[in-house]
Amino acid sequence: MSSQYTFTGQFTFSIDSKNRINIPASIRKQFLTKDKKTFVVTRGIDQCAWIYPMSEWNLIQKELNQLSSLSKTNRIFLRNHLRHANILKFDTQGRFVLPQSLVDYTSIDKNVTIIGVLNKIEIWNPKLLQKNDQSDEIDDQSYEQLSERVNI
Amino acid sequence: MSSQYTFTGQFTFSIDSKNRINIPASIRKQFLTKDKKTFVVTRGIDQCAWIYPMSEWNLIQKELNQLSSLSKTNRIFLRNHLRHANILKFDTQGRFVLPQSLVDYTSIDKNVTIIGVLNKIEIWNPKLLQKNDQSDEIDDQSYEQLSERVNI
DNA sequence: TAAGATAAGTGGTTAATAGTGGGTTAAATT
DNA sequence: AATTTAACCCACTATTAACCACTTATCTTA
Repeated sequence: MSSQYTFTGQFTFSIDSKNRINIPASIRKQFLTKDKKTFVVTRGIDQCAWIYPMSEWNLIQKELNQLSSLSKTNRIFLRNHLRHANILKFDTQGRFVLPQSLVDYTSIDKNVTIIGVLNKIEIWNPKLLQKNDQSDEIDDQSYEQLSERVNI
Repeated sequence: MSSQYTFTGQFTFSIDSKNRINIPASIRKQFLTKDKKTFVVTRGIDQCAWIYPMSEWNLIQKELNQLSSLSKTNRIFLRNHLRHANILKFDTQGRFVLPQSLVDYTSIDKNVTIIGVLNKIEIWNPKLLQKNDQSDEIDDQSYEQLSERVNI
């Protein structure tokens, strides 16, 4: 079963003294009723946090469940992937609190940039995102490889 | 029948003078009523303790039953897995006492890090976990192999 | 286009819950 | 019977979650 979400757009909001972050109303409205405001925040592969609606996360978990813990590689992979995953809810104002460990990991201090990326939402420190923009340009060869798989 | 539990997240608590460890409320709440606060603590394969809700442990035992004791590997594996398994309960505050043999095995002294890993909960000495983090990085080849099985 | 109404984003306060420490009683072991 | 061990109870503190209020932005309608 494939993703039911197609988040897009970019927004810059603030994080308050209690680590609360507001999710843009336009993104929040896209959450399906079955996900009843529940979602998972975890470490992104880059220096950002990833948010998955609960049903999306369940798809990922189903795959992880196939891995036996008798394999060392599997154990390490599972541990490091799951330990940073937090199941959260929006408060009545549509905010959530970003766990301290992720505040540290993302180096978020005052402002946050929120990006919709298909089935997930990314949370960035605006400065890091900008730096990433410049240094992590995709080279031509990689674009060639991509073109074989994605038709846009 | 597959797992009914999907623990995630990481928490750092303390162990007291009576070897009592508090399980995070958010994890405790996930225990199904059929498991009536009963669970099994045993040796992890790494230098940590594993906690399974009772019904999960029953599934594992069923699998272990498939292993013939004619194989030496099987005999050793079964012995080490089962001899350190303790059936325990939470106290009224949501804590349990970690058996001395597991305190020794995990080298836990003052603080403990608790990690949710799908169908089990891991109990670590924070320092050992950190060391594990650094030394047991997954190499690229293993990631490649994983990518053939898990799509995330 | 201006004015009012509605919704969105932000900040702080209060109430409830979670984590921790210790003491007392009951049970078990020697 | 004495000592140890485990279960149970109570209390304090810190953290978290629910609640309320205000400002700014957006949308509606005259």
